[in-house]
Amino acid sequence: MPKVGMEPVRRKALVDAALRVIGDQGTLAVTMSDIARRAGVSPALAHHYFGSKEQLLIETVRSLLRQLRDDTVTALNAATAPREKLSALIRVSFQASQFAPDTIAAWLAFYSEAQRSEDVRRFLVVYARRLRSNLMANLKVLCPVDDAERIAEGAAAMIDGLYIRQSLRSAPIGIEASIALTEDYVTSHLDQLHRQGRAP
Amino acid sequence: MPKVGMEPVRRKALVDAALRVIGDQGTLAVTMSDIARRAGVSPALAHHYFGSKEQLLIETVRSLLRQLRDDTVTALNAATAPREKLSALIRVSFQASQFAPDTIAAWLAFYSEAQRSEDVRRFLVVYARRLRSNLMANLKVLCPVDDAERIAEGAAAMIDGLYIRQSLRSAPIGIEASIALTEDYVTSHLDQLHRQGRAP
DNA sequence: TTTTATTGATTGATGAGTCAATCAAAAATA
DNA sequence: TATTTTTGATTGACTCATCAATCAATAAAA
Repeated sequence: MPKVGMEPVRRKALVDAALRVIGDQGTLAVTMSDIARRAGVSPALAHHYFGSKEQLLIETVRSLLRQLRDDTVTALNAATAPREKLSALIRVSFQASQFAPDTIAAWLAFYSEAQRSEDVRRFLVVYARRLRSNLMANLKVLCPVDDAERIAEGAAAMIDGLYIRQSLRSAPIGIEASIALTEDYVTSHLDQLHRQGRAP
Repeated sequence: MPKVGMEPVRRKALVDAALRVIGDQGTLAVTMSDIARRAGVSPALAHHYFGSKEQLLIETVRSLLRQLRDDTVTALNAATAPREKLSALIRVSFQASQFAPDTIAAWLAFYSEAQRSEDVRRFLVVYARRLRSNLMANLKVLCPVDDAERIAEGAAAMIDGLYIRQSLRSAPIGIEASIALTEDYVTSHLDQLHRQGRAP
């Protein structure tokens, strides 16, 4: 079986498996064996490629983040006007891939882990900053900066909040409703500023 | 030292210790030893009183929830008009005790745990429902039910979202700003309905 | 023959849960 | 009151299981 060039294949399989297992169990207290089994290889191989569990976990957050960034870039490119870009940002956050129970559970687990691992925390901060700055960039052209800051903060919070609530699988508000709620938030605040003559 | 009547004292001390240790480490992967040490007793004693780690953890969520409920009841009683009660609900959510880093980290850890433990999940669902229903009760008298539902959902999401963002200790928007943001959300949506003639 | 992929077996650490023993207060009895 | 018995509080020592990490061995490719 030893075919050459397996490394990238195995790395990806292991990271994917980690994501799924973490999603399942909702915790980072998963074992290397669990992950390896799901990936269809021996635990020893997981260590061979990643060196340690910590490292494999880091790689897993990173992949989650990369996925989100790629989706974001694509969505942003498809839109032109600032208001459209805002919608695109919202939509991406709730995209099917991000809204899958496994993915949500994994994000949550990492948020919790961030308390302990400075590395994990750094990655999540990057995510938070990126979302915020993307929102800001487009809001800024639609209203004064300080208002933009508030709206960005609020929208980001709402997005995160809808996520966490989704993880409980209660009051199961779906993708479309989540998008509508966030859109509504942005629209109504922008309108309000407009009426007050503080925005174009 | 064996003084009689220690049971309630020890139980409370252990639950408090669990909360603090979980807050510290941001994970439920804490050991009974950690908790017992923080409470100043032997690990064996923790088992003696709670039977298992799971049970101690359950007791800990429960205490968190009880605290929140008591605060809510108090705040709600202090307010009279519906709009005031809404403000009270928002304020309670961000009260110092709830917004303490330890407490936030603990909530997060439990959210993550909910994926695995049906018991923990049940408690968190209770929290989510309670917040929602409290908001609804007061919104209903200020606007049509279906609008009330949307606003309640949005406000609840925003509250949860501000929490989770707080846990990262980045873009650290403080208590007052969090309250203002949520208030703003409610006010502006209520106003909007009012202008449209769909609310008194 | 050297390199890459892969695993079974093993090690060392850690942690949950058990248990028997200890100590002191309270209750019962003389 | 003095003494014995019972009960609650508490722990040290132990067991058993699990898990991350290591390593030597095997097998295929180059």
